[in-house]
Amino acid sequence: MPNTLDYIHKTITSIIEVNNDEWNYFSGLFEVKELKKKEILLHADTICKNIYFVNSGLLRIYFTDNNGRESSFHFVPEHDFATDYESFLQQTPSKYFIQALEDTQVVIISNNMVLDGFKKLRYGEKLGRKLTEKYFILYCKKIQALYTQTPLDRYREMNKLFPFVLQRVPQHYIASYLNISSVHLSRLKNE
Amino acid sequence: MPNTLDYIHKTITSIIEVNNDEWNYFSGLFEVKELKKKEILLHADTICKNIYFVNSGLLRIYFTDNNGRESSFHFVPEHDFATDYESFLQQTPSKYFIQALEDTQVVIISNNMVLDGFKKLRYGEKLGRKLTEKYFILYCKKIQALYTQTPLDRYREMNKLFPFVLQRVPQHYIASYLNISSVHLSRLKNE
DNA sequence: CAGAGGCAATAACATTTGTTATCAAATTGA
DNA sequence: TCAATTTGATAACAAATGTTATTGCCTCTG
Repeated sequence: MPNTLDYIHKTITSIIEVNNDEWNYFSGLFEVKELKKKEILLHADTICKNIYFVNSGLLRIYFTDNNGRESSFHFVPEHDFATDYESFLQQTPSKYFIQALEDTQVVIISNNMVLDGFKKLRYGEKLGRKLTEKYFILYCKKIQALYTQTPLDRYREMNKLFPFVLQRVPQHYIASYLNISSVHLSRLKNE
Repeated sequence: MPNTLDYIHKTITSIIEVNNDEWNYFSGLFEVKELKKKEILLHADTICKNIYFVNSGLLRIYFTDNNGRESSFHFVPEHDFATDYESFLQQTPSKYFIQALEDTQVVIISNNMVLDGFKKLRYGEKLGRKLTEKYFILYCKKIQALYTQTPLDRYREMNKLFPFVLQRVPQHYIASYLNISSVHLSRLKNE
């Protein structure tokens, strides 16, 4: 029978090898959380204590500037991980919010589980490294894009990278992700 | 007597503890390289095989877009480390150039030395982690700045963070670091 | 020391992008 | 279902930023 942890198991084992003993130990430790649309999963100025695996739904990671304006940093659809890795790694207050854009079910991987995983999974360190690299590369690409691409370029790129986002996310969030106003995005689309 | 490795020793031991045996082993492995002004230390599309410690002088890390325009990514003055960590970690082709803006002396830390350091230094892993975190945080801040700050804000911030840069770097490099044209930077300064 | 090239300031103009306001359509929630 | 809210498009205008060209100064190099 399909269960709540099928997808996270599938995702993890696509990165590292996990045997039955290992999985049996860890699968008992996961917690599951249901979020209503618009609910906040992580609040800025609090420490990000978990990594979240999205079972279903959609999350948005964003931050606010001094004037309270939001910038969408990342969108996380089902079957992917979400966290503020900077805050999580250092256990320092986060600058980000994580919010559900749809009713969302997440699997919670606590900091303790991660540390435990480094010890008890044969390839735990590798999993950690892979996730870190994934984040690092995400950041690298983002900086490059902001420097070298026009908003229109970034919009097109985003269509390729996250086709799901355009269908499911209000346009002003997409505009803030591209770092332009929603009026401007609307104009760009007419080209 | 002062020698070439004094500063790198000082810098490393400010991050982790290194005893005499450890240092004696590693200090023999460093290589030193002299660069003339404008010389290229790392070329885009090649693999970044080393971490460089700047003994004296000044490096600029930059990349080019499709039209051949340069964006300055980072400036590295004496007594700090320079590398393309993305390329170095994964041993994949770099997107960056590293160039000397002044006559510069660097100490070369090869990939092999780094791997060796992880094993033979008691706190080698910690040193690696700290450097990774430093880069990660640098990237985080850069993204936040690009999203939430105006060019003028970024200029002021940069004055605080890298006071040395403004004195020693041609203004059009600073403009490209701020992601604006040199004409615009010139205008901003008159405020 | 002299010429060449690089650099910064400036002006004039063009383009991009933001802001505000308005309206209609779609969505939501009681 | 219906009112309230959200959303996306559009127009008109304002502000930010880029481009090109010019000038004078400085620096380097032979």
